[in-house]
Amino acid sequence: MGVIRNTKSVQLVTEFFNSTKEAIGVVDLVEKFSEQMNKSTIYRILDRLEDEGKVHAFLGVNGLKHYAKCKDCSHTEHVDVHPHFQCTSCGKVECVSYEISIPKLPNKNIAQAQLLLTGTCERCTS
Amino acid sequence: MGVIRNTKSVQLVTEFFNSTKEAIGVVDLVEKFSEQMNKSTIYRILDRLEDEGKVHAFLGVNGLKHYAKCKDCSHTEHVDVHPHFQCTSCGKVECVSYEISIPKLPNKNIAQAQLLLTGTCERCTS
DNA sequence: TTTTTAATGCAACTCAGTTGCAAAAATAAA
DNA sequence: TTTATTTTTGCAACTGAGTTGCATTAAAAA
Repeated sequence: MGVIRNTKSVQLVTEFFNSTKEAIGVVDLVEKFSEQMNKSTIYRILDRLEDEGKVHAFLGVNGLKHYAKCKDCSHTEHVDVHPHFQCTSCGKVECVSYEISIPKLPNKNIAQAQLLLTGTCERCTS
Repeated sequence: MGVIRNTKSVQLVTEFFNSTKEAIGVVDLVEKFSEQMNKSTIYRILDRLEDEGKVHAFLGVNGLKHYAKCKDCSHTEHVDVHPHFQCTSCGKVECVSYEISIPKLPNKNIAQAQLLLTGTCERCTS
């Protein structure tokens, strides 16, 4: 497993994630960088960044893949235990700093919990 | 909005959901009934049953649509506040009877919470 | 500067889910 | 029951997210 190469495309994507705390859907990212790089390239870069723990992935309400770099990321290995919030009005998606309490289920071994909260964000809640 | 018609296909799908407490992915359901009915028919029947509150829908770990009929269903209007569990070993998916505690977020209005638990089920946890 | 290895672009593909439309089956009306 | 009305179905074609093989290009190592 070689080190991730510092290509122009990798720099662009990395810079983007450093510039925002919000999460972004891959589709939007592909659109955003459509002039700069290929769709496949984005998917592959995101895979690599996730492997490295630089960003973390999760699914939005529609089942679309989203990525974000939050302060939990790059704690050596990212364990995704925080919820995500998606605004049904403006579409904004973000990580929520809140530790999920994982319910104990008899005779089951729960390894992971994914909590997705939907509603209206501060801007859209008038 | 007319009443849902009692066709052969609707009966089959309904009977299936009455026969199990487990959830099932649409893809699996399409496969299961591939001899009896068309893919589109299944998708449309599930839409209707969901509208009627007879079953409820949610997304599995892979983002694939799943349906289940649990005791919460058909309480007039189904509010999906219970978590779902997906076994990473045998693939079984089921509803979990456990009320999610929805975190309050400052200035946000949270309308819904979707919690997906993954791990190993009683049978696969040796 | 050359060699090695990883990353990219592209086009073609997979697979879940959707849609338009004509034909068939339910229900309602007569 | 028979006819008229409305919903449902099958089919085939489509959409859109995500993947893949492969030749070319660009990084990093030698």
